[in-house]
Amino acid sequence: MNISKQYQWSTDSTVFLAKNLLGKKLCKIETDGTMTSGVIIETEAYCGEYDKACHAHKGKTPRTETMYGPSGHWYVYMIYGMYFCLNLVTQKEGQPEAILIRGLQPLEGIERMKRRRKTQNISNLCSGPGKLCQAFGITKTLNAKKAIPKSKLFITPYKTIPKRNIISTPRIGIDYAEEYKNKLWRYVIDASKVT
DNA sequence: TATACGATCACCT
DNA sequence: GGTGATCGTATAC
Repeated sequence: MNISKQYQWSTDSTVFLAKNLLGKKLCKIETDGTMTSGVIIETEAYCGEYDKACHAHKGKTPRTETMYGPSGHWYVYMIYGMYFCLNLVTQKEGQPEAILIRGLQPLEGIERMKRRRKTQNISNLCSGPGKLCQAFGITKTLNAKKAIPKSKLFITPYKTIPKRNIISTPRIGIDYAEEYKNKLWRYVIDASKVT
């Protein structure tokens, strides 16, 4: 199922889509054909060149090229030399906006996640953007790939989250973003409301 | 070529 | 609460 078609990313705002992504399921088809999956419980919206927290704020560079491409593609980048972050591009070509997926509730493939993360603690498997990429085995090879099953990493509907269960907060780790650091563009749902 | 720093995490006090 | 790991990227020289 192609979620980018289903939800018409290009006609909705990135902030709307960041909230809309909560409760959906991130799925990865592993090389042995089994599935790793989890429910999206935390997202952040990055809203183009004018948004001082967005990587595209400094214009188009080799790193941000994917964000300038069409919606429905993964933007994966390396952070702090050792972790990856997973984003979904949300707007039409030339309009660099994306959603950072910051947290999941693990569903399928939990034993493999434990091996990859080197921990037995389920609440520590996908509770952060770098952690969920490690748990899912997501690296830069997925950058610029389409979010469809053929690419092995995609999104499916799972649960509709009522607005009252969504909390908005400032985004994490962007103190440099001046007036944009206080924008309430981080969205979280209580994991207990997902199941 | 050199340097500073980051949409993080694990581990420490 | 604080700090080190570790390297791609942007920017300065």
